[in-house]
Amino acid sequence: MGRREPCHRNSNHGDSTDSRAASDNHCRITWRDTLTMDLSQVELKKTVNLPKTDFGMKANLAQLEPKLLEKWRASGLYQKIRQSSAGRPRYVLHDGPPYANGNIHLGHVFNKTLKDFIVKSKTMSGFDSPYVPGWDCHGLPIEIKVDAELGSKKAQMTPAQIRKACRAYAQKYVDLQKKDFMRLGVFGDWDHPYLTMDARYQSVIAHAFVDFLDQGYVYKGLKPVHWCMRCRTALAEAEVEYENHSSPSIWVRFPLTSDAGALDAALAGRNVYGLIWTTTPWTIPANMAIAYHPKFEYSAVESNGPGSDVYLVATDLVQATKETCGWESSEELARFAGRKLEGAVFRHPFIERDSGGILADHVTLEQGTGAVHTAPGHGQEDYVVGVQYGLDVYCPVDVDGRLYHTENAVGRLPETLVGKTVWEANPLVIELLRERGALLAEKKIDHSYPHCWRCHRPTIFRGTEQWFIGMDRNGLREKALAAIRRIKWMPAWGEDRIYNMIASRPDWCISRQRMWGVPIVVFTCTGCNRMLTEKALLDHVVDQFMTGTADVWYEKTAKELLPEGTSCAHCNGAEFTKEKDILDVWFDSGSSHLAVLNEEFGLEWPAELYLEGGDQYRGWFHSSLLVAVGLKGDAPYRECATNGWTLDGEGKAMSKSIGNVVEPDKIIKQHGAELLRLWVTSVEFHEDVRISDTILTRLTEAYRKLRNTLRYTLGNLHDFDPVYDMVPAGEMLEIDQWILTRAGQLVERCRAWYGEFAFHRVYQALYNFATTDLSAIYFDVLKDRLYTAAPNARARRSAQTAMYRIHLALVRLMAPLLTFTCEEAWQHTRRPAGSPESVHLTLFPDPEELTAGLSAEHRARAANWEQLMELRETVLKSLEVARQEKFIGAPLEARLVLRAGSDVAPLLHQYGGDLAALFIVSEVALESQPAAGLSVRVERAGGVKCERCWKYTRDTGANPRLPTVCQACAEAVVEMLAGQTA
RNA sequence: GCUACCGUAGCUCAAUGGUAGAGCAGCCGACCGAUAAUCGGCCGAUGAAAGUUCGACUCUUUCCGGGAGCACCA
Repeated sequence: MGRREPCHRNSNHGDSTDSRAASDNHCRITWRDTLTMDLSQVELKKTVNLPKTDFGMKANLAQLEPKLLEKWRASGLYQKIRQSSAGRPRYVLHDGPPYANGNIHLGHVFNKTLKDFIVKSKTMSGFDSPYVPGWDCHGLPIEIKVDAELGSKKAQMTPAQIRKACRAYAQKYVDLQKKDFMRLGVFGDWDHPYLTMDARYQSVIAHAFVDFLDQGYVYKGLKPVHWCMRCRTALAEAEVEYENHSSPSIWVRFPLTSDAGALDAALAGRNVYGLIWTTTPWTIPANMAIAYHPKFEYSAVESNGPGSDVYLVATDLVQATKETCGWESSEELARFAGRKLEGAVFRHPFIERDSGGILADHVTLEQGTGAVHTAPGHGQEDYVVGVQYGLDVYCPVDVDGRLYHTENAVGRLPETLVGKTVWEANPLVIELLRERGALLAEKKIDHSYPHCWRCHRPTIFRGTEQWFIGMDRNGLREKALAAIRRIKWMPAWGEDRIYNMIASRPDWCISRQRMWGVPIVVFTCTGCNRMLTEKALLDHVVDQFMTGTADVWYEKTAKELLPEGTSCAHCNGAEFTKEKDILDVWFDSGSSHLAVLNEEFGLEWPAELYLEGGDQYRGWFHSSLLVAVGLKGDAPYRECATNGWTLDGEGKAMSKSIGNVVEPDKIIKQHGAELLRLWVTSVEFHEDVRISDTILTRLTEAYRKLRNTLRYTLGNLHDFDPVYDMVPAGEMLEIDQWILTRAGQLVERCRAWYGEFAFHRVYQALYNFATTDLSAIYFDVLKDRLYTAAPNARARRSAQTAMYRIHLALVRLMAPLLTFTCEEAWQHTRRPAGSPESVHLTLFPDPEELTAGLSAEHRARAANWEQLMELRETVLKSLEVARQEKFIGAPLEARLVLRAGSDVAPLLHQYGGDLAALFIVSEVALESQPAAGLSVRVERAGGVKCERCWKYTRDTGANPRLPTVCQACAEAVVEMLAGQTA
């Protein structure tokens, strides 16, 4: 490393700040001048090497970020990252598709930013980590919105036209959301995202269904749904509005036909009845069971004195029932837990059918008798418990809400009811019950009841045919549970959560009576009413989706869709009808691993990681798992992580009605996306997280600190060229070696935390390092050396070398988090030759980069400095006392006299020469007289204050040509002036 | 109602069952060569109550508060 010519050599390291201006001030002075000139005329202030950089203190992120985004786009940065990562080990985070409806909210920001942290940190850890974003485009919410937009026009439109309108609507929001996601600085293949409505994706979905069907998972069954008999349609939960409604409520008795003595000896030989209460008399014909709560207590009571009829009523409701039914007495003959009634047999009051005693947890004691009339064809809970007990989903009500004789019914519907609507049937049923002596009481009741959102008529629950995937077919449930055990869940409780869900969930109802989605590809033979389910035929149809989208199902006839000459295997008929239902949207998004983790996207199955909000245990994690286990035999992800909910500052959920919604757009406009990223960085993301003005203010300050840290290193490196100025680590000052070992530890810890996705720990560590290790200690101590030593002095170059290493490490270590700021800093950094144009093309620093060149002995000496730092705290406290007493102002006004015990005295003596600098005082004296621990005496510094370095020295004025300056400064100034012309 | 989750200082985070630590904020001060910066000092907490234990932020139970999913109002 030779002598150089700072004035004339140009930097060839990119567009980094130059730098030479501070020196330029002196370029006009010649060497000859320094020998003769009156040095007292030199402006001393200009001989101080202050930091200098174009990297602004103010970020102006709102303006800067769009510029960087455009630069990245124009330079094809994402593609460059792909190229430079090619061949490295793969790490694929598969994106869960947000729903293409509405603007993005903070929850989206949270999730997408976390994904970006993972992808970027994996990339910088040496993985090839592509990111293909996607959107969920089908489904009811979009269809409803489009319905509303179309209004009355919809009636004249074909299904294919309506679907086109839905597609346009979804595309609009895909584009909108895409813009917002990109604005966050999330890197990904935004030009080629996956959409569930893509022709190719739709064909994957339909093929997946056909495969499920072909492998025997799928069956058609009955399930009660909300039904509007005026609109003659099933309604989704979102299409139901609850309004007040007046219903007849009735108390009905069912004679016990099984052995009463088995319940309790006291009941042997008595006339015992089950007693139910209902507000829907028309469902009595469909009664299949009476449900009791297993844990409630039930009483068998005599209603009218000794020897009269006995009723089984929940003990807590005996009194109320007695009053309602007008009983004269309620003598309790026996009392037992509800679980004893399981298996009891009752007789339907007017149909030739038994009604069994069953147990159900949904039974309550709020109203009625504690015994619930159970009609699986007419109620959700009745259905669920009915499935458990193997009850028929009996629904003798047609699409118009009229009762009719169904096939294979047990017991015959009374003819008086047949053909009547359920509302007409209510009084008739009541009359029938009264005739049979089964009606004990009747009362009007006003309650909230589901109504159709369109016609506002009351709806009913009606058992309808739906398509299901059987959880216990082919061992689907068992295989899914086994797969769950093999996945790494983060946090760990996720495993139990989804395990319990899968273990207890009912069969998957995959059909929807809707238009905007992927059709269930099945045909029915009009001749014999049998279904056409042959895989080869259905595949032929689905293949047409690949080019024409699933719209072809609606645009073509069955004949056009099916291969020519297709005929029914049973009746040889050639006429078929198309299935009308579409698939559940969860089946669509649950198939994303099939549609995306393939050659088309350059990805492999399965993914390494899924990361979504906790709601997705019931959603995408769940459906993806079932589709994958069903068709591929294993889970589509090896690891599964959850992020929490975003709440307001009080920990309350955000809602429009409360008005506590925090809009990401507003924050971005005000503070920049970087601040949102920093917020995501700062919190423990597995838990619910808060955001508020207080939090944003804190983060703004933290951001400034981190930014200023980079600014300060850049500013002090303005005249440092690593090629010429680097000091070998082994020759550096010990405190410089110390900070490098600290930085090395920081890098090591942060990299481990990145590996665990513990971004908040990275943040805390970085922030603490910046505030404490650097700003409060190292930089503060360094100022004297950096500012007052001659620019090329060995001690100053030593400090700059440490700063340079640290700067290069920090800017890369933070790049996944502060994506914009680090890129900006990278452009201002005098980078090593051959380093990439973008910080996002670099790898994380290695701890060894910080400490390279330090021997074990050097590192051991760094430990001495840890001790010295502890002593420094004690010293600072003493200085503070002196300051409070107005004895000193600036610490340089002080002279310290230290006395120490035998534990630290050797250390103090060893580093005696470094202590004044470390404590930033003018002089430190050590007294040999021992003291307990460390005793600090603060005195006024002796000597005269040097105008340049502000230290009090005894040699100030020693150089007559520079009378206001200490000897060291005088030498530095002369060297500087001389250096300009060498 | 059911299932799992969360609760440490004003804020964000730490603490193998073993003395509850940071940073920021706040308050007081210093500096005026990182200046819409920088430095120092001080103040401050385990949601509540029982229990297990020599010892509990940590384990158990109950309660309170918060959020999530599911189900439901016959």
